[in-house]
Amino acid sequence: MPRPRFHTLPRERQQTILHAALDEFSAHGFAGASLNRIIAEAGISKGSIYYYFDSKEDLYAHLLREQVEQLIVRVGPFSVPAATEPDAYWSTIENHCLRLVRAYDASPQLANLLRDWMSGTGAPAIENAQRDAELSALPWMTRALAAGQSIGAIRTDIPDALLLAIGMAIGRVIDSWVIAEAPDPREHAAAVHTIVDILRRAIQP
Amino acid sequence: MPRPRFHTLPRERQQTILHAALDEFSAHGFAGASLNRIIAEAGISKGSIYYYFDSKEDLYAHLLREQVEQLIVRVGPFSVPAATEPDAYWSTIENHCLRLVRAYDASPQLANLLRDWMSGTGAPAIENAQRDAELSALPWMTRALAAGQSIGAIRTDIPDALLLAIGMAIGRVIDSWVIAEAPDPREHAAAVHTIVDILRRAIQP
Amino acid sequence: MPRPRFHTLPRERQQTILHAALDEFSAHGFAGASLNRIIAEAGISKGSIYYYFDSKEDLYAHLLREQVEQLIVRVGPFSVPAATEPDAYWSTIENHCLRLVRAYDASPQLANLLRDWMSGTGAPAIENAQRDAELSALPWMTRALAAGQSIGAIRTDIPDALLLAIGMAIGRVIDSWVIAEAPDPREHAAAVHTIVDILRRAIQP
Amino acid sequence: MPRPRFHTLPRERQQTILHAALDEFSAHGFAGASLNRIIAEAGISKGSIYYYFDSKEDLYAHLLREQVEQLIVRVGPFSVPAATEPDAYWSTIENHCLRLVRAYDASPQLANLLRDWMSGTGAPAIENAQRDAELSALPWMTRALAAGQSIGAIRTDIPDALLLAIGMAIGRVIDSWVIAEAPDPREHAAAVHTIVDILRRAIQP
DNA sequence: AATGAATGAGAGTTCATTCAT
DNA sequence: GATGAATGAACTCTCATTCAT
Repeated sequence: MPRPRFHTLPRERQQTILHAALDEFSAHGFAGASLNRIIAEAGISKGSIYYYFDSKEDLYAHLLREQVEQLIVRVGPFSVPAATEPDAYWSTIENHCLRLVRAYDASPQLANLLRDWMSGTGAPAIENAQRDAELSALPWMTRALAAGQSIGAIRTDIPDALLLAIGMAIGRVIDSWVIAEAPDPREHAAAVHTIVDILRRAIQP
Repeated sequence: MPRPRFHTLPRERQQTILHAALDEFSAHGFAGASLNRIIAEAGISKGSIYYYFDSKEDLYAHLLREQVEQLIVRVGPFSVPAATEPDAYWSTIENHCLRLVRAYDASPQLANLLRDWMSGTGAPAIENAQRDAELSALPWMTRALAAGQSIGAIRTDIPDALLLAIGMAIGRVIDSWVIAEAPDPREHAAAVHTIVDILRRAIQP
Repeated sequence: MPRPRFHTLPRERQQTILHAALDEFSAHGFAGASLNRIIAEAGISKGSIYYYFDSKEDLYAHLLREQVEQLIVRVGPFSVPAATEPDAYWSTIENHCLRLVRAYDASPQLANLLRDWMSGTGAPAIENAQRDAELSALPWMTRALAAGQSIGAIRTDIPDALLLAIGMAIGRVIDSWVIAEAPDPREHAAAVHTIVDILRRAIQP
Repeated sequence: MPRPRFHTLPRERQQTILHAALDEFSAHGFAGASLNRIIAEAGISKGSIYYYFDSKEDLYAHLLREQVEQLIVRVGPFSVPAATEPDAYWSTIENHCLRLVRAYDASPQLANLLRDWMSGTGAPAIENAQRDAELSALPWMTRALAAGQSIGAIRTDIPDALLLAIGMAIGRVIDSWVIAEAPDPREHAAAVHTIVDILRRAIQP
């Protein structure tokens, strides 16, 4: 966790630092990243980064949390559609996925960061950070899942954890495949539609 | 590629080295791995590892290739069942997935290694190694996919690349979820059955 | 070029480091020199030398430049004597050569360094450093040459480059032979006189 | 000194090895040269080089001696011209210098090797080799010098050692300047003539 | 006579971290 | 509050050399 001092910085300064860190961590992964390069790009002193963060790991953990939060904000809150029937539900899901794709498309670094994070090969000390970030993303998915089940859009005969895992896996397919195979943003909608339809077949009752 | 000398070593010695490398790379990823630790664990000298391999990257690449190959061998060759109808096909797939799970279960390091491999955040220098390993794994999946389509077990209206991506994503769910949630090997079969059924719903015609 | 930090060090510390580097480079040449030995003799840490200089090459280049500059300072600025006739000119030259001899005599390492520098068998990477140092020494010689020609003390019918080459060659004879054959400083003057007279015969009109 | 075994090799094999060594030593100097690269280029085994030579230094020393000998052979024996007057003498000298230039021109590596050798920054252990090589070149020059003096072509009022030093210095000018500034072999003769004339002025009575 | 496997020492370089100012 | 000088450990990699075969 960053020391409280960090949050008292002008927001601009914070962003400069986090942006440099995002660039570096997403490009080289946690282990391959260099604090030296981060501070060089951010234009701050060696001492400063240690004045704001306990360690490299701490910086990474904070960056991760912050990026996941931002992503969730960008994707928007999940709201059960007024129409309480499956078609409308899946339409909402599709909409969220499309926003997700656009967020990833706008910041490939974020996608890299998350992929590195999920590889799980980091120092044991950052696992806590990883779990934290994961937990902050889960509630949103959990709520979406419960809503889908309550209106009969999603099957209820298999464990939630499995449904979530599948949801996240397909989510990763969305960001990797859609962006790789349909780089033109105008094709995003169609590609997402296809994949969400697949997801729907997979986990509808 | 390892120098030919490596292959002339007693098989035991080769295994000792590769085992040490697998431990290290799977625990820390490519960037975080330390050659010093590898040679210490393998009980060989600093010069030796460079006598067998050109570089850290070379060692990693060879390890990756070798592990993927072994995995494929362990999972077994894909053969279209005599009965050429979907149920038999999916049964075969399920069978392969179960073997996959058991292979992963037997060597969690392998799972870590492959996850690091797929995170893709490594130095640009190891991308060749990654691509190579990927290519050695793809044919197997491609053949399985084509067979499924030819007997009407898999839909043909969406691109192969997408089907493969989904197949691999579900595959990852199998190794992460099954092992996490059903650590008792006796439950593996049931869990795999559930997930393969989900996969079937997702991509059958 | 050394990082600016180096120049903010106490002059004494700078000298300690450069002295150690001079010892090492002059004794073993660029390729044979060991940074480990340099830092050991200078009594600084391994990290420090890289905090001050970009690389071994950078340290060598800076040392070379600095030594050449110091040498030029010690030899003194070249000034055309008031009396604009050859005898006075050659007398001035002789005077400079004598100072050169004394500088070399005071620091044999400098002579070694310069000899290694001129051998030019270094890695292609240090050629820039060598060229730089050369350029910083040339203007002095060029000015001296032009002055000699303008008052008729030096022939003008052969290319300047050749005259300079001969001048430098004789210069090297001065430092190697005078020091080797006339180690007693009191004999320096006579020896230099002899050699400058030879040089005069060689390149006067 | 190479072990006697080396000389029992087929001359061709000897040449292959020495040629590879010449390439490497002339390109990187003694300290920077790599035995590994030498044996790789020569296509011999690691053990062989140590079967023929005691050490890296031993190989270097032998190469040096051999090259100097070859050079002297190529330049040809010094013979006092029948006509015993200065013009004929200097003409002979000029002729030898021209042959020297051509030898250097034919093998720039030789020039590099000798320059590295003369830099004197090698390990103390190779100094003996250096001295040996120097001694094997000296007799030739000494004889030439004595001949010149006996017929009044060279002054006798300064020490022989100094005359020799100047001769060698001018010799170096010949190989460095002539080759650098007059790369066209057809210009060699004129350039050499100019420089030998300068030498003549410098050391004739 | 000849090989090449094997090695430890050491190379240059980068690292995350500390701490006096 | 913020800096940047300083460091030692660790890094990947190359070296000349030895020796069993």
